[in-house]
Amino acid sequence: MAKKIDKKAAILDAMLDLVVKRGFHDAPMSALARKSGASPGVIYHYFPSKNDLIRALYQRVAAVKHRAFFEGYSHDMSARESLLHIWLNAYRFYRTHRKEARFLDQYLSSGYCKTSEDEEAESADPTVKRIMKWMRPKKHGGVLKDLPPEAIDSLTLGLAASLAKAPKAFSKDTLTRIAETVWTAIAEE
Amino acid sequence: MAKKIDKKAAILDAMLDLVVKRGFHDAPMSALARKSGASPGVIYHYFPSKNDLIRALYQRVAAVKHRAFFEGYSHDMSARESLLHIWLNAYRFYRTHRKEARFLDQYLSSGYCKTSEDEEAESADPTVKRIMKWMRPKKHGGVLKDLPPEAIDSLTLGLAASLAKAPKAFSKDTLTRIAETVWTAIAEE
DNA sequence: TCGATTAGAACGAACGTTCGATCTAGAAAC
DNA sequence: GTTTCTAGATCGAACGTTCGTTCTAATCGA
Repeated sequence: MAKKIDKKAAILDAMLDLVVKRGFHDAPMSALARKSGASPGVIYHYFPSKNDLIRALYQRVAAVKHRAFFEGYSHDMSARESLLHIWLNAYRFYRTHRKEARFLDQYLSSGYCKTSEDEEAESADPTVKRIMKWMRPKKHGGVLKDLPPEAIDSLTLGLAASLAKAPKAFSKDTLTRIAETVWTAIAEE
Repeated sequence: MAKKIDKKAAILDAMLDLVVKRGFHDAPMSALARKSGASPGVIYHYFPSKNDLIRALYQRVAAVKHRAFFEGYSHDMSARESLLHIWLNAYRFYRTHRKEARFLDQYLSSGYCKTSEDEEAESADPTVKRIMKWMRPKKHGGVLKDLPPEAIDSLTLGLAASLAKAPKAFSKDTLTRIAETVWTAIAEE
């Protein structure tokens, strides 16, 4: 049983490496077999096809990301506290999971698989729902300026992802300062 | 001569469509030949390899983008005016060139080709140089808050790109308001 | 007629996938 | 305790397909 899980994980790990190092267009099953130490046959024992494998990898990565974003979050935080907390979590995740970050970038822009279902699953999460109640313009019951949701997203999580790509890590002080700048830019009042 | 250019352009157009619709991993030369109306032989008459073709496409797209960003820009604009102007240009470009935007996303995150040379060529442009003198923290001679360059980029052009991906277009008023919000967020004073 | 341009058949290599053989570990039977 | 059975895990050669690319012969414009 342990063997089973290990091999499956090893295959996904190897595919993550492969996609990050060589790109979707150059990640053949032969290389995956070599890298993961699993024969082609065994890969197809665990995954019905290459597409399913990559989608499974995406789901694993997305789950890790989701957990990381909400780590330490509690429901009694104010909207401002929530945003600052999750924003720092996001930066930390992208910073400590650079391979995963690069994979997500590539997966989401490649159209490799449909993403609509994935997004629906994400937004069905009760914690996400709760936060989304605040993260919208004041006139819709939230606490933010009247900005389009894409702007909110880009100014917060998009910024965290961009900062994480910088060669050097930023200090917690710098990050907090940036997060507060962002908060004042998007919050009403 | 006109024929020659037309055919070459038709090939690049078809590849753009193909990559946007099916992704880098599923854009074979056979499909390109069908779509562009050029036989494989002709394609290899104009481009030495698939890699070169895609890189040529990237350069064409990047050039269009560069031109669009600086359209109407003049050297006597203030830093604030420059940013607002270029920001609106960027939004308009991403909005009216959605295929190109999707291609750039994919190309840049796929690691299909080395991008270092391309970036160097970009930053060698005298107009870009001039603007970059202003777009940096005050303590380095610019007019901005002390934010990392990645933050500046994400908060300005990254935001424009994100907004352009929204299903509906935003009015010029809304956009100007957003641009001004961004300016106050990143400018010193 | 001659060089440039083109179409499309053809190439070897590499692709994703399949398949029968083999191995392994633990349950069942005695 | 030993043997038998079995279901899943594993392997790697092989399959048919499709890939990127090349080649040859036909066509075109001068």
